[in-house]
Amino acid sequence: MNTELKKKTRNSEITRAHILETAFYEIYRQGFQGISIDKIIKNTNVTKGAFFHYFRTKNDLGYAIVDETLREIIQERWIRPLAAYKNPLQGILKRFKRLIDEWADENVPLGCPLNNLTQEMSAVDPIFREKLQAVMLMWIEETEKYLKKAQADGYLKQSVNTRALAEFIVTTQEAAFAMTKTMNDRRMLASIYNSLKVYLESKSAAKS
Amino acid sequence: MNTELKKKTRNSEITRAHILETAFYEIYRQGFQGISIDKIIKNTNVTKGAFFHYFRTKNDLGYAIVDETLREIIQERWIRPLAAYKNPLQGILKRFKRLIDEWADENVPLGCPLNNLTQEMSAVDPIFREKLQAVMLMWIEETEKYLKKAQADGYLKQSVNTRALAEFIVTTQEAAFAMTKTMNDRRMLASIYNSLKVYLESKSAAKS
DNA sequence: AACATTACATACCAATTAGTATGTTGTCAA
DNA sequence: TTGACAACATACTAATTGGTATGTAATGTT
Repeated sequence: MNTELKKKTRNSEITRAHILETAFYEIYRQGFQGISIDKIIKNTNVTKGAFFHYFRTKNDLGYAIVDETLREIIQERWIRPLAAYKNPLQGILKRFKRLIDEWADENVPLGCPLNNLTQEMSAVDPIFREKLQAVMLMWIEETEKYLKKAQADGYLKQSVNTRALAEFIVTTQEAAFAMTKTMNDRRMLASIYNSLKVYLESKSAAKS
Repeated sequence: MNTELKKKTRNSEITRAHILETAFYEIYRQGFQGISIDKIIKNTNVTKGAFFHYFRTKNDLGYAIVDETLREIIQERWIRPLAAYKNPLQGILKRFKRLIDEWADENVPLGCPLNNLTQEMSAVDPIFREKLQAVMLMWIEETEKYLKKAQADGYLKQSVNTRALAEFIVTTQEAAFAMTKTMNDRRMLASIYNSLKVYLESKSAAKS
Protein backbone atom coordinates (compact mmCIF):
# COMPACT_ATOMS: atom_id res chain seq x y z
CA MET A 1 0.00 0.00 0.00
CA ASN A 2 0.91 3.65 -0.30
CA THR A 3 2.79 2.96 -3.48
CA GLU A 4 2.41 6.54 -4.66
CA LEU A 5 3.63 8.64 -1.81
CA LYS A 6 6.41 6.71 -0.19
CA LYS A 7 9.71 8.18 -1.26
CA LYS A 8 11.86 5.30 -2.29
CA THR A 9 15.55 5.58 -2.99
CA ARG A 10 15.02 2.92 -5.61
CA ASN A 11 12.26 2.77 -8.16
CA SER A 12 12.75 0.59 -11.16
CA GLU A 13 10.01 2.13 -13.27
CA ILE A 14 11.31 5.64 -12.82
CA THR A 15 14.93 4.71 -13.36
CA ARG A 16 14.19 2.83 -16.53
CA ALA A 17 11.99 5.60 -17.88
CA HIS A 18 14.68 8.11 -17.02
CA ILE A 19 17.30 6.17 -18.98
CA LEU A 20 14.94 5.83 -21.93
CA GLU A 21 14.14 9.52 -21.97
CA THR A 22 17.74 10.64 -21.77
CA ALA A 23 18.85 8.13 -24.37
CA PHE A 24 16.04 9.19 -26.67
CA TYR A 25 17.24 12.79 -26.72
CA GLU A 26 20.87 11.82 -27.15
CA ILE A 27 19.98 9.56 -30.07
CA TYR A 28 17.73 12.20 -31.55
CA ARG A 29 20.67 14.59 -31.60
CA GLN A 30 23.62 12.37 -32.41
CA GLY A 31 22.20 9.25 -33.93
CA PHE A 32 22.24 5.77 -32.44
CA GLN A 33 25.70 4.92 -33.68
CA GLY A 34 26.91 8.33 -32.58
CA ILE A 35 26.16 7.89 -28.89
CA SER A 36 27.86 5.69 -26.35
CA ILE A 37 26.56 4.02 -23.24
CA ASP A 38 29.11 5.98 -21.26
CA LYS A 39 27.61 9.24 -22.50
CA ILE A 40 24.10 8.12 -21.63
CA ILE A 41 24.89 7.05 -18.10
CA LYS A 42 26.84 10.23 -17.56
CA ASN A 43 23.81 12.33 -18.55
CA THR A 44 21.46 10.11 -16.62
CA ASN A 45 23.50 9.98 -13.41
CA VAL A 46 23.03 6.26 -13.43
CA THR A 47 25.86 3.79 -13.12
CA LYS A 48 26.85 1.21 -15.64
CA GLY A 49 25.59 -1.52 -13.39
CA ALA A 50 22.15 0.06 -13.33
CA PHE A 51 22.12 0.55 -17.07
CA PHE A 52 22.91 -3.06 -17.83
CA HIS A 53 20.43 -4.16 -15.23
CA TYR A 54 17.70 -2.75 -17.47
CA PHE A 55 19.14 -3.27 -20.95
CA ARG A 56 21.19 -6.29 -21.88
CA THR A 57 22.90 -4.53 -24.79
CA LYS A 58 23.05 -1.14 -26.42
CA ASN A 59 20.82 -2.46 -29.20
CA ASP A 60 18.21 -3.56 -26.67
CA LEU A 61 18.02 0.02 -25.50
CA GLY A 62 17.41 1.12 -29.08
CA TYR A 63 14.69 -1.48 -29.54
CA ALA A 64 12.92 -0.30 -26.40
CA ILE A 65 13.01 3.28 -27.64
CA VAL A 66 11.38 2.24 -30.90
CA ASP A 67 8.76 0.02 -29.27
CA GLU A 68 7.86 2.42 -26.51
CA THR A 69 9.01 5.99 -27.04
CA LEU A 70 8.69 6.36 -30.81
CA ARG A 71 5.43 4.45 -31.04
CA GLU A 72 3.94 6.64 -28.35
CA ILE A 73 5.16 9.83 -30.02
CA ILE A 74 3.47 8.92 -33.31
CA GLN A 75 0.27 7.96 -31.57
CA GLU A 76 0.18 11.15 -29.57
CA ARG A 77 1.17 13.53 -32.36
CA TRP A 78 -0.52 12.08 -35.40
CA ILE A 79 -3.16 9.52 -34.54
CA ARG A 80 -5.11 10.20 -31.38
CA PRO A 81 -5.86 13.89 -32.15
CA LEU A 82 -7.72 12.88 -35.32
CA ALA A 83 -10.56 11.42 -33.31
CA ALA A 84 -11.75 14.93 -32.44
CA TYR A 85 -12.56 15.95 -36.01
CA LYS A 86 -15.79 15.29 -37.84
CA ASN A 87 -14.08 15.56 -41.21
CA PRO A 88 -10.90 13.43 -41.05
CA LEU A 89 -9.36 15.15 -44.08
CA GLN A 90 -9.69 18.46 -42.33
CA GLY A 91 -8.40 16.88 -39.15
CA ILE A 92 -5.27 15.62 -40.88
CA LEU A 93 -4.54 19.03 -42.35
CA LYS A 94 -5.30 20.93 -39.16
CA ARG A 95 -3.15 18.69 -37.04
CA PHE A 96 -0.32 18.90 -39.54
CA LYS A 97 -0.62 22.67 -39.49
CA ARG A 98 -0.57 22.81 -35.72
CA LEU A 99 2.47 20.60 -35.46
CA ILE A 100 4.22 22.86 -37.92
CA ASP A 101 3.29 25.99 -36.00
CA GLU A 102 4.38 24.47 -32.73
CA TRP A 103 7.55 22.87 -34.07
CA ALA A 104 10.33 24.41 -31.99
CA ASP A 105 13.11 26.25 -33.78
CA GLU A 106 15.66 24.02 -32.12
CA ASN A 107 13.99 20.99 -33.67
CA VAL A 108 14.16 22.36 -37.20
CA PRO A 109 17.69 21.05 -37.79
CA LEU A 110 16.89 17.81 -35.99
CA GLY A 111 14.00 16.46 -38.02
CA CYS A 112 11.65 13.65 -37.09
CA PRO A 113 13.05 11.16 -34.57
CA LEU A 114 11.31 8.21 -36.20
CA ASN A 115 12.64 9.07 -39.63
CA ASN A 116 16.14 9.74 -38.31
CA LEU A 117 16.45 6.39 -36.62
CA THR A 118 14.87 4.57 -39.54
CA GLN A 119 17.20 6.02 -42.12
CA GLU A 120 20.18 5.34 -39.92
CA MET A 121 19.49 1.91 -38.54
CA SER A 122 17.06 -0.08 -40.64
CA ALA A 123 19.70 -1.10 -43.14
CA VAL A 124 22.23 -1.87 -40.42
CA ASP A 125 20.26 -4.17 -38.15
CA PRO A 126 17.29 -6.35 -39.10
CA ILE A 127 15.62 -6.09 -35.71
CA PHE A 128 15.69 -2.31 -35.89
CA ARG A 129 14.24 -2.60 -39.39
CA GLU A 130 11.40 -4.80 -38.27
CA LYS A 131 10.46 -2.66 -35.29
CA LEU A 132 10.73 0.66 -37.09
CA GLN A 133 8.73 -0.72 -39.98
CA ALA A 134 6.02 -1.82 -37.56
CA VAL A 135 5.68 1.71 -36.18
CA MET A 136 5.49 3.20 -39.65
CA LEU A 137 2.93 0.58 -40.67
CA MET A 138 0.80 1.48 -37.69
CA TRP A 139 0.95 5.14 -38.68
CA ILE A 140 -0.14 4.36 -42.24
CA GLU A 141 -2.88 1.98 -41.18
CA GLU A 142 -4.33 4.31 -38.59
CA THR A 143 -4.31 7.10 -41.15
CA GLU A 144 -6.10 4.86 -43.61
CA LYS A 145 -8.77 4.08 -41.03
CA TYR A 146 -9.62 7.76 -40.89
CA LEU A 147 -9.60 8.03 -44.67
CA LYS A 148 -12.09 5.19 -44.86
CA LYS A 149 -14.22 6.94 -42.30
CA ALA A 150 -14.00 10.10 -44.42
CA GLN A 151 -15.12 8.11 -47.41
CA ALA A 152 -18.02 6.55 -45.52
CA ASP A 153 -19.14 9.97 -44.29
CA GLY A 154 -18.93 11.54 -47.73
CA TYR A 155 -15.89 13.75 -47.17
CA LEU A 156 -13.59 11.86 -49.53
CA LYS A 157 -14.20 10.83 -53.10
CA GLN A 158 -15.26 7.21 -53.43
CA SER A 159 -12.80 6.65 -56.25
CA VAL A 160 -9.80 7.26 -54.01
CA ASN A 161 -7.59 4.33 -53.04
CA THR A 162 -7.38 4.94 -49.31
CA ARG A 163 -4.25 2.88 -48.79
CA ALA A 164 -2.31 4.72 -51.47
CA LEU A 165 -3.51 8.05 -50.15
CA ALA A 166 -2.56 7.13 -46.59
CA GLU A 167 0.91 6.20 -47.80
CA PHE A 168 1.22 9.47 -49.63
CA ILE A 169 0.06 11.53 -46.68
CA VAL A 170 2.40 9.90 -44.19
CA THR A 171 5.27 10.04 -46.65
CA THR A 172 4.69 13.73 -47.26
CA GLN A 173 4.49 14.48 -43.55
CA GLU A 174 7.70 12.63 -42.84
CA ALA A 175 9.33 14.19 -45.86
CA ALA A 176 8.35 17.69 -44.81
CA PHE A 177 10.37 17.40 -41.63
CA ALA A 178 13.22 15.66 -43.40
CA MET A 179 13.51 18.38 -46.02
CA THR A 180 13.16 21.09 -43.39
CA LYS A 181 16.04 19.48 -41.54
CA THR A 182 18.09 19.23 -44.70
CA MET A 183 17.56 22.83 -45.71
CA ASN A 184 17.54 24.05 -42.10
CA ASP A 185 14.65 26.29 -43.05
CA ARG A 186 11.25 26.02 -41.48
CA ARG A 187 9.58 27.61 -44.49
CA MET A 188 9.88 24.21 -46.14
CA LEU A 189 7.22 22.99 -43.72
CA ALA A 190 4.69 25.57 -44.86
CA SER A 191 5.55 25.04 -48.50
CA ILE A 192 5.03 21.29 -48.35
CA TYR A 193 1.97 21.65 -46.16
CA ASN A 194 0.36 23.84 -48.79
CA SER A 195 1.11 21.39 -51.55
CA LEU A 196 -0.43 18.58 -49.55
CA LYS A 197 -3.44 20.73 -48.79
CA VAL A 198 -4.07 21.43 -52.46
CA TYR A 199 -3.69 17.75 -53.22
CA LEU A 200 -6.09 16.64 -50.51
CA GLU A 201 -8.65 19.23 -51.51
CA SER A 202 -8.64 17.79 -55.00
CA LYS A 203 -9.59 14.44 -53.47
CA SER A 204 -12.26 15.68 -51.14
CA ALA A 205 -15.90 15.23 -51.94
CA ALA A 206 -18.24 18.16 -52.45
CA LYS A 207 -19.88 17.94 -49.02
CA SER A 208 -18.68 21.02 -47.14
CA MET B 1 54.26 11.67 -72.26
CA ASN B 2 52.41 8.41 -72.59
CA THR B 3 50.44 9.13 -69.48
CA GLU B 4 47.69 6.74 -70.50
CA LEU B 5 49.43 3.49 -71.30
CA LYS B 6 52.36 3.27 -68.95
CA LYS B 7 51.48 0.97 -66.13
CA LYS B 8 52.46 2.76 -62.99
CA THR B 9 52.63 1.11 -59.63
CA ARG B 10 51.54 4.40 -58.18
CA ASN B 11 48.76 6.62 -59.40
CA SER B 12 47.38 9.17 -57.04
CA GLU B 13 44.19 9.87 -58.96
CA ILE B 14 43.23 6.25 -59.18
CA THR B 15 44.07 5.49 -55.59
CA ARG B 16 42.08 8.40 -54.28
CA ALA B 17 39.11 7.59 -56.47
CA HIS B 18 39.31 3.98 -55.35
CA ILE B 19 39.18 4.97 -51.69
CA LEU B 20 36.27 7.31 -52.34
CA GLU B 21 34.30 4.67 -54.19
CA THR B 22 34.82 1.98 -51.59
CA ALA B 23 34.07 4.34 -48.73
CA PHE B 24 30.92 5.54 -50.49
CA TYR B 25 29.48 2.03 -50.62
CA GLU B 26 30.44 1.25 -47.05
CA ILE B 27 28.84 4.46 -45.84
CA TYR B 28 25.77 3.82 -47.98
CA ARG B 29 25.33 0.49 -46.23
CA GLN B 30 26.40 1.18 -42.67
CA GLY B 31 26.24 4.92 -42.24
CA PHE B 32 29.14 7.28 -41.70
CA GLN B 33 29.32 6.74 -37.96
CA GLY B 34 28.96 3.01 -38.51
CA ILE B 35 32.11 2.54 -40.53
CA SER B 36 35.72 2.72 -39.47
CA ILE B 37 38.82 3.72 -41.36
CA ASP B 38 40.20 0.26 -40.66
CA LYS B 39 37.24 -1.32 -42.46
CA ILE B 40 37.66 0.99 -45.43
CA ILE B 41 41.35 0.38 -45.90
CA LYS B 42 40.78 -3.35 -45.52
CA ASN B 43 38.22 -3.32 -48.34
CA THR B 44 40.34 -0.99 -50.43
CA ASN B 45 43.62 -2.86 -49.99
CA VAL B 46 45.24 0.42 -49.20
CA THR B 47 47.35 1.00 -46.14
CA LYS B 48 46.67 3.46 -43.40
CA GLY B 49 49.56 5.58 -44.53
CA ALA B 50 48.03 5.90 -47.97
CA PHE B 51 44.62 6.70 -46.58
CA PHE B 52 45.86 9.53 -44.42
CA HIS B 53 47.97 10.77 -47.27
CA TYR B 54 44.75 11.62 -49.10
CA PHE B 55 42.39 12.48 -46.23
CA ARG B 56 43.52 14.29 -43.13
CA THR B 57 40.63 12.97 -41.02
CA LYS B 58 37.67 10.65 -41.32
CA ASN B 59 35.41 13.66 -41.61
CA ASP B 60 37.44 15.00 -44.52
CA LEU B 61 36.71 11.76 -46.34
CA GLY B 62 33.01 12.30 -45.71
CA TYR B 63 33.18 15.87 -46.97
CA ALA B 64 34.86 14.73 -50.18
CA ILE B 65 32.14 12.14 -50.74
CA VAL B 66 29.47 14.81 -50.41
CA ASP B 67 31.26 17.35 -52.62
CA GLU B 68 32.25 14.92 -55.31
CA THR B 69 30.39 11.60 -55.25
CA LEU B 70 26.96 12.67 -54.08
CA ARG B 71 26.87 15.85 -56.11
CA GLU B 72 27.74 13.89 -59.22
CA ILE B 73 25.12 11.24 -58.51
CA ILE B 74 22.35 13.83 -58.26
CA GLN B 75 23.50 15.57 -61.41
CA GLU B 76 23.67 12.36 -63.36
CA ARG B 77 20.44 10.82 -62.12
CA TRP B 78 18.12 13.79 -61.79
CA ILE B 79 19.41 16.86 -63.56
CA ARG B 80 21.28 16.21 -66.78
CA PRO B 81 18.72 13.78 -68.26
CA LEU B 82 16.04 16.50 -68.17
CA ALA B 83 17.76 18.41 -70.96
CA ALA B 84 16.55 15.80 -73.45
CA TYR B 85 12.84 16.49 -72.96
CA LYS B 86 10.81 19.15 -74.72
CA ASN B 87 8.25 19.18 -71.92
CA PRO B 88 10.15 19.38 -68.62
CA LEU B 89 7.16 18.21 -66.58
CA GLN B 90 7.00 15.08 -68.67
CA GLY B 91 10.76 14.76 -68.40
CA ILE B 92 10.66 14.87 -64.63
CA LEU B 93 7.97 12.20 -64.49
CA LYS B 94 9.59 9.97 -67.09
CA ARG B 95 12.98 10.13 -65.43
CA PHE B 96 11.44 9.41 -62.06
CA LYS B 97 9.63 6.44 -63.56
CA ARG B 98 12.78 5.09 -65.15
CA LEU B 99 14.79 5.40 -61.96
CA ILE B 100 12.05 3.51 -60.18
CA ASP B 101 11.99 0.75 -62.77
CA GLU B 102 15.74 0.44 -62.73
CA TRP B 103 16.12 0.69 -58.96
CA ALA B 104 17.84 -2.55 -57.99
CA ASP B 105 16.13 -4.80 -55.46
CA GLU B 106 19.22 -4.72 -53.29
CA ASN B 107 18.92 -0.93 -53.08
CA VAL B 108 15.32 -1.02 -51.88
CA PRO B 109 16.30 -1.41 -48.21
CA LEU B 110 19.17 1.06 -48.62
CA GLY B 111 17.38 4.17 -49.79
CA CYS B 112 18.91 7.29 -51.26
CA PRO B 113 22.55 7.86 -50.34
CA LEU B 114 22.13 11.64 -50.16
CA ASN B 115 19.15 11.40 -47.87
CA ASN B 116 20.80 8.77 -45.67
CA LEU B 117 23.89 10.84 -45.06
CA THR B 118 21.89 14.01 -44.57
CA GLN B 119 19.57 12.56 -41.98
CA GLU B 120 22.49 10.99 -40.16
CA MET B 121 25.12 13.70 -40.23
CA SER B 122 23.67 17.16 -40.77
CA ALA B 123 22.66 17.55 -37.13
CA VAL B 124 25.95 16.11 -35.89
CA ASP B 125 28.48 18.19 -37.79
CA PRO B 126 27.98 21.70 -39.19
CA ILE B 127 30.33 21.18 -42.12
CA PHE B 128 28.41 18.10 -43.20
CA ARG B 129 25.23 20.15 -42.85
CA GLU B 130 26.53 22.94 -45.03
CA LYS B 131 27.83 20.69 -47.76
CA LEU B 132 24.80 18.40 -47.85
CA GLN B 133 22.51 21.40 -47.89
CA ALA B 134 24.42 22.80 -50.85
CA VAL B 135 23.85 19.62 -52.85
CA MET B 136 20.16 19.61 -52.03
CA LEU B 137 19.89 23.30 -52.92
CA MET B 138 21.48 22.60 -56.29
CA TRP B 139 18.94 19.86 -56.92
CA ILE B 140 16.03 22.14 -56.09
CA GLU B 141 17.39 25.06 -58.09
CA GLU B 142 18.13 23.00 -61.16
CA THR B 143 14.65 21.51 -60.96
CA GLU B 144 13.18 24.98 -60.70
CA LYS B 145 15.08 26.06 -63.82
CA TYR B 146 13.26 23.38 -65.78
CA LEU B 147 9.95 24.36 -64.25
CA LYS B 148 10.50 27.93 -65.35
CA LYS B 149 11.33 26.67 -68.79
CA ALA B 150 8.10 24.66 -68.73
CA GLN B 151 6.22 27.78 -67.78
CA ALA B 152 7.86 29.82 -70.54
CA ASP B 153 7.02 27.17 -73.10
CA GLY B 154 3.41 26.86 -71.98
CA TYR B 155 3.59 23.45 -70.34
CA LEU B 156 3.04 24.66 -66.80
CA LYS B 157 0.33 26.95 -65.46
CA GLN B 158 1.51 30.51 -65.05
CA SER B 159 -0.02 30.71 -61.59
CA VAL B 160 2.32 28.07 -60.21
CA ASN B 161 5.06 29.13 -57.80
CA THR B 162 7.99 27.34 -59.40
CA ARG B 163 10.17 27.39 -56.33
CA ALA B 164 7.51 25.82 -54.13
CA LEU B 165 6.77 23.22 -56.77
CA ALA B 166 10.45 22.39 -57.19
CA GLU B 167 10.71 21.90 -53.45
CA PHE B 168 7.69 19.66 -53.44
CA ILE B 169 8.95 17.57 -56.35
CA VAL B 170 12.40 17.00 -54.89
CA THR B 171 10.95 16.34 -51.46
CA THR B 172 8.56 13.78 -52.89
CA GLN B 173 11.29 12.05 -54.86
CA GLU B 174 13.55 11.83 -51.85
CA ALA B 175 10.65 10.76 -49.68
CA ALA B 176 9.66 8.01 -52.09
CA PHE B 177 12.98 6.28 -51.63
CA ALA B 178 13.01 6.93 -47.91
CA MET B 179 9.57 5.40 -47.42
CA THR B 180 10.43 2.50 -49.70
CA LYS B 181 13.45 1.86 -47.53
CA THR B 182 11.39 2.11 -44.37
CA MET B 183 8.71 -0.27 -45.56
CA ASN B 184 11.18 -2.42 -47.48
CA ASP B 185 8.63 -2.59 -50.26
CA ARG B 186 9.25 -1.25 -53.71
CA ARG B 187 5.55 -0.80 -54.37
CA MET B 188 5.83 2.37 -52.34
CA LEU B 189 7.80 3.85 -55.22
CA ALA B 190 5.01 3.27 -57.70
CA SER B 191 2.38 4.46 -55.26
CA ILE B 192 4.14 7.75 -54.55
CA TYR B 193 5.07 8.20 -58.20
CA ASN B 194 1.42 8.01 -59.15
CA SER B 195 0.43 10.54 -56.56
CA LEU B 196 3.07 12.94 -57.81
CA LYS B 197 1.95 12.35 -61.39
CA VAL B 198 -1.64 13.24 -60.58
CA TYR B 199 -0.45 16.33 -58.76
CA LEU B 200 1.79 17.51 -61.59
CA GLU B 201 -0.91 16.92 -64.16
CA SER B 202 -3.18 19.21 -62.21
CA LYS B 203 -0.53 21.91 -62.58
CA SER B 204 0.20 21.40 -66.23
CA ALA B 205 -1.16 23.79 -68.82
CA ALA B 206 -3.58 22.67 -71.49
CA LYS B 207 -0.95 22.48 -74.26
CA SER B 208 -0.51 18.76 -74.96
C1' DA C 1 13.48 -10.71 12.19
C1' DA C 2 15.32 -13.25 8.56
C1' DC C 3 15.73 -13.87 3.92
C1' DA C 4 15.66 -13.79 -0.89
C1' DT C 5 15.60 -10.83 -4.52
C1' DT C 6 15.87 -6.78 -7.01
C1' DA C 7 18.24 -2.59 -7.77
C1' DC C 8 21.92 -0.71 -8.02
C1' DA C 9 27.60 0.41 -7.63
C1' DT C 10 32.69 -0.21 -8.80
C1' DA C 11 36.41 -1.88 -11.04
C1' DC C 12 37.90 -3.93 -14.65
C1' DC C 13 38.83 -5.77 -19.71
C1' DA C 14 39.66 -6.92 -24.53
C1' DA C 15 38.67 -4.93 -28.80
C1' DT C 16 38.25 -1.14 -31.62
C1' DT C 17 38.77 3.66 -32.60
C1' DA C 18 40.97 7.76 -35.15
C1' DG C 19 45.21 9.33 -35.77
C1' DT C 20 50.67 9.70 -35.66
C1' DA C 21 55.60 8.85 -36.13
C1' DT C 22 58.76 7.25 -38.88
C1' DG C 23 60.04 5.07 -42.17
C1' DT C 24 60.82 3.33 -47.60
C1' DT C 25 60.26 3.43 -52.49
C1' DG C 26 58.52 5.01 -56.99
C1' DT C 27 58.42 9.03 -60.25
C1' DC C 28 59.84 12.83 -62.73
C1' DA C 29 62.25 17.08 -63.80
C1' DA C 30 66.68 19.12 -64.32
C1' DT D 1 72.06 10.38 -62.83
C1' DT D 2 70.66 12.43 -59.23
C1' DG D 3 68.05 14.62 -56.00
C1' DA D 4 63.53 16.12 -54.36
C1' DC D 5 59.18 15.14 -53.50
C1' DA D 6 55.03 12.59 -53.71
C1' DA D 7 53.10 8.10 -52.81
C1' DC D 8 52.85 4.90 -50.19
C1' DA D 9 53.98 1.21 -45.90
C1' DT D 10 54.49 -0.33 -40.89
C1' DA D 11 54.25 0.00 -36.25
C1' DC D 12 52.56 2.21 -32.72
C1' DT D 13 49.41 4.90 -29.25
C1' DA D 14 46.06 6.99 -26.21
C1' DA D 15 41.30 7.18 -25.82
C1' DT D 16 36.95 5.14 -26.23
C1' DT D 17 34.01 1.31 -26.98
C1' DG D 18 30.41 -2.24 -25.32
C1' DG D 19 30.24 -5.36 -21.94
C1' DT D 20 31.42 -8.28 -17.55
C1' DA D 21 32.62 -9.78 -12.86
C1' DT D 22 31.75 -9.10 -8.51
C1' DG D 23 30.29 -6.81 -5.23
C1' DT D 24 26.63 -4.23 -1.68
C1' DA D 25 22.45 -2.24 -0.04
C1' DA D 26 17.51 -1.39 -0.26
C1' DT D 27 13.00 -3.64 -0.49
C1' DG D 28 9.00 -6.56 -0.02
C1' DT D 29 7.67 -11.20 1.81
C1' DT D 30 7.30 -14.77 5.06
